[in-house]
Amino acid sequence: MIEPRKKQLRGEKTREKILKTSLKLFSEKGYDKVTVDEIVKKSGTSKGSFYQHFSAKSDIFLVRFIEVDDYYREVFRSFPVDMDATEKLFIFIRKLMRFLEEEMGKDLMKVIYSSALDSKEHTYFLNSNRSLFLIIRSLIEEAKEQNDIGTDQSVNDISQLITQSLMGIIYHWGLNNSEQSLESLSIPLTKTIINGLKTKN
Amino acid sequence: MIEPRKKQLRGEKTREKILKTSLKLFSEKGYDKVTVDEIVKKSGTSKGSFYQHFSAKSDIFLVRFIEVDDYYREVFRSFPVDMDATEKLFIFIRKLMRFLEEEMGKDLMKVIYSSALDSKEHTYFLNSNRSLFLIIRSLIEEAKEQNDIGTDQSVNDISQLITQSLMGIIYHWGLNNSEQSLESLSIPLTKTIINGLKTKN
DNA sequence: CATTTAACTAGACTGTAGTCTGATATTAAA
DNA sequence: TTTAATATCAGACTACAGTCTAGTTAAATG
Repeated sequence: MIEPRKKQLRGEKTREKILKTSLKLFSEKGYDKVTVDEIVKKSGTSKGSFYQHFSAKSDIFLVRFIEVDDYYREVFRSFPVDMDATEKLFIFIRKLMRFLEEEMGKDLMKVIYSSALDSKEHTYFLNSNRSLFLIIRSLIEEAKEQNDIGTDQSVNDISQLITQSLMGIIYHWGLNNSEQSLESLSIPLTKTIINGLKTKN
Repeated sequence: MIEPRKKQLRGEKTREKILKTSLKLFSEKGYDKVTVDEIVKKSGTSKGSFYQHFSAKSDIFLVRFIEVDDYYREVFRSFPVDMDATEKLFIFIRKLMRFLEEEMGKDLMKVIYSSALDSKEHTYFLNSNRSLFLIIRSLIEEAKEQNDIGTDQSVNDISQLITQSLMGIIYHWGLNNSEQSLESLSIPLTKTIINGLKTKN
């Protein structure tokens, strides 16, 4: 029988308070204008609690990144069975890009991309990449079965090359101040790659 | 007549001392194990001097990044006139990757890529990207003239897509702890893209 | 019940990048 | 020559992320 774990519940509650306050403040003032001291003050908690629940300031964003995983799977499931694998791939990437821009935002993506390079900790981002990799992998396998891919490159190489591209598109977008959408920025490269996979080289 | 500017000369000298000491320490202990205090102590200068000459700790690395520009141009000049533009592009990228790994190193590249996302200051990196973009652009123009590119995408789009890819390859390499060389990691994507550019889509 | 264990919290403290103020030395201007 | 302007430098100081220690309260054990 499950007892109501009061202590755990209280912890969950402060965690939520911190999370909510952080996200609110970040969106109001931008990530690096907000200090951890401000967060704990405004949320009525403390540094101790903050670092009990999150291992770094940037971790707050990582938590939001879980949603990305869910979204991957959702898009993946939504494809009609008879669609070409390469078309699926193309659409998958476009949707992903739109999602990242609209639901996550550039500020968040920049923080994640930057902090991922600094620490070895960022499990969600790395995990997320792993599941992204897996989805791409299965699409590539499917495309190979359909003979939609003429290259003799291995499934692994192809999946990796696509992962690299996605990171490049996002990184490049984060760096530049142009107003172009991430989705539109992603199209030329995606097209070229898919085109390049179709024929022998 | 050029007077010997004593003051300027002195400044140049401390700048060099700081630069040399920093680079030495970074290579000995790794970037983030070295503090600015240690640098100024070991180089017999001061915080004031450090920030007089560099606007951030990571700026030290940015300075080394100038060499990359020189290298671009050198490789670019070294191509025989009768070589295919797409082949030039392929070789250019491989050489660049080898250079970045061997002469710059992963630690430096990670710091540059990470800090570029944080500040708006990083002129060298951005400039470097601009000149990289220009070189790629001219290679693409050349390839179009030689009818080596069958796509109807614009020169700009193509150059951008290649820039994105290069960043993606480097970022991905910086993130992963595999021992694979940057050069070998770059080959599948580069091949696929060039292949994709050759035929209509 | 009594005692031990452990999750949770508070906030003082540490480490370090970057700023500020003022001193000194050099060049330019009057 | 005197004075003003400016580049360079020193190091105290600030800001802020993250750590540490101790205290509290809930749960597990006997």
